[in-house]
Amino acid sequence: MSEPLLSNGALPYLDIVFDLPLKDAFTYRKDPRGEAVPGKRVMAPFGKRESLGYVVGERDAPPPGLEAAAIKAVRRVVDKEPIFDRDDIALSQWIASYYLSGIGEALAAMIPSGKRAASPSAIPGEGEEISETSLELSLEQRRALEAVTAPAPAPGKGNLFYLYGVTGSGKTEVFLRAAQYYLEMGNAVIYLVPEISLTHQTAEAIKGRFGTAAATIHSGMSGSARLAEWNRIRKGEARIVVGPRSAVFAPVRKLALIIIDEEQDGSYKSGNTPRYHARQVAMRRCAVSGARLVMGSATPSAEAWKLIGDGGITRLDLSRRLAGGNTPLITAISLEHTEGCLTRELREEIRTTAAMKRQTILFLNRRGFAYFYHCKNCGYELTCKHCSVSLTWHKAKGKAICHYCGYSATPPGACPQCGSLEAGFRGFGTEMIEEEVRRTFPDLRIERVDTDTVAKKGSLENILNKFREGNIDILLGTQMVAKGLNFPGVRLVGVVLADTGLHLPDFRAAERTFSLIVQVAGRAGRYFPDGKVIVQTLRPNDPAIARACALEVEGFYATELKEREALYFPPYSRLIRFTIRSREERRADAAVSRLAAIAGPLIPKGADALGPAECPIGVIAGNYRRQLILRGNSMGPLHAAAAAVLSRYEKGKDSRTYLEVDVDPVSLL
DNA sequence: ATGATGCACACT
DNA sequence: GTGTGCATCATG
Repeated sequence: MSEPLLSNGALPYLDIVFDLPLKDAFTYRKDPRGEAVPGKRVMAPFGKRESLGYVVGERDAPPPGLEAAAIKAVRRVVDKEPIFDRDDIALSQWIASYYLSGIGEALAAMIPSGKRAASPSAIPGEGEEISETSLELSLEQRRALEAVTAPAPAPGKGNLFYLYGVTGSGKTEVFLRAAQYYLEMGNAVIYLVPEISLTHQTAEAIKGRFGTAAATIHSGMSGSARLAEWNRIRKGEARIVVGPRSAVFAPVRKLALIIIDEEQDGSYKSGNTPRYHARQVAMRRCAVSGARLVMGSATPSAEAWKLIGDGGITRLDLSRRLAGGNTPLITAISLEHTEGCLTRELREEIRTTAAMKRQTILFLNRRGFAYFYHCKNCGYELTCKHCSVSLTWHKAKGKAICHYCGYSATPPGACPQCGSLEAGFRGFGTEMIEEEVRRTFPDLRIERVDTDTVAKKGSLENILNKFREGNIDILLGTQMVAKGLNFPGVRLVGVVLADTGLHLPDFRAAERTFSLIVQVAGRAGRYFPDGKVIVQTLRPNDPAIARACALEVEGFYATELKEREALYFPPYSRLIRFTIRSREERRADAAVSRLAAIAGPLIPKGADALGPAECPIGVIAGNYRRQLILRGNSMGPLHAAAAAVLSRYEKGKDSRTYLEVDVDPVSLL
């Protein structure tokens, strides 16, 4: 970032924060050599033990009410040079106050090592083609590039842009040209991509284009590799950084541009404390530094769409597919009268495609063989012992498995409740489709890709390579095959059941279903004008599905936003969600009641509370879950109320219940 | 988060 | 009287 932190050697005390959910900093005495300065990590005695702390400030006297004698000295200075500068520390303070976390927790999230949840590995292989030669830009692309690189009319004004366009319309090329423009001016660029799938391939392409000026930090890298990249960035050796949400913290200097590809993607929201949204953090960084933010997608989030409509974001259209690609023909087909999971239409198209020596991708967002065990006689359902969700039958393993906690059971032959034999698994998952597809097309080469089949390292890469080389006819899988993959040989994309997720008790269900279909459809017809998409559904008339198949993007957003407004949900309101977790149901109930009682009188004017209630998934892994959602029309007062609720709740809370706070939650399950 | 403290109820 | 469980509190 900008200038390094200056230390005043005359100041004898330090403010230090720890990676803990605490609001305040602690005061320590400097080490004798005075090497502990703001921005460095230190080991300091904290309570009974020594812990890693982050120096965030200096002071000439102990804080009021604290005896100088009670102050301990820093034990050891970890870093030779500061790893955070003033802007980083200011950003961490902003994150802590916005997302209601500790400052130390925010700082910990900003650096590559430390505690970090391992995430699924990146998908190697095909991405948007990024050519190294300079192609001629289309008129729309040139206009977009000019808008993004034009000098701002006023500082801080008009620095948000949205490249709105279908897959294959050349968004990536505009992103790269804009990046190149700022790099040539000696500035730095951050390029964000969704967590899975895109990081690796985009990074490779950008390395090909920008050489050693490019750096990546992604989840597949080892701790030391990440650290090495981090240091290259910090030293200014790398000035374009590609990565998932955490890359928004990349310690670049002279930041001029942040790019967010596939802006609607849910992985931009962190699942751990602090639960930040990379888009929000990017907007903050841009507001502070004067950098520009350019997002892009064919299906913007409802939040972004509204901001575009309100004029807060400048929309730049890329309406045409380049290189002769056509809009694929998308057909919605009712599954209602079909035995099994393949309609006649889909079977015929698969056959036609194979006869043309071309390839098919079948997509279903659901693992396993069948979906749930259900008794036709008494309505009994086989659910997980530890979670309130149905178990999924995995035929290969001979077990019914919980997708939340991994619990498995042998399914009963007859209904355990009424003894009826009219009980069994209904619905279908990828595993069952695989079986049906193999039975229907015994002569075709079929591979399945989901978290069950790619558990072994490298197997995903192998399968995708085989597919690209044309040695697989049908690739069948979950989300993993939906995003970021482009294979020249594909003619047909089949969505086996588009309804999955549509009935979820979440106000974003329609938005996600719509976006998924449009994104999947983008996989077909990318290289050939005769690409086909078949969307199988139980509800062909559902607006989200019908509009996705008709590619009526504007129409979908218009009705969706109207609905959100009527129901007072985001983007027409803001939410802060409190989730209580406990092994014991009565403790969870008691805690959420207490939370609601505290919140009641603090709810600002014009705001309301949803709940207290059981979470839509009431139990996960043996933890009972309850929630309270604060909802209001502006974040300011809501936020102040939430902070007050939190501090009152923390005093005298039950130590065996856990509270999670989620500002701007993306999922309400 | 984590560990220390202090208090309640139980029991050799 | 000492020992376990758990709520409460402070950490500089």
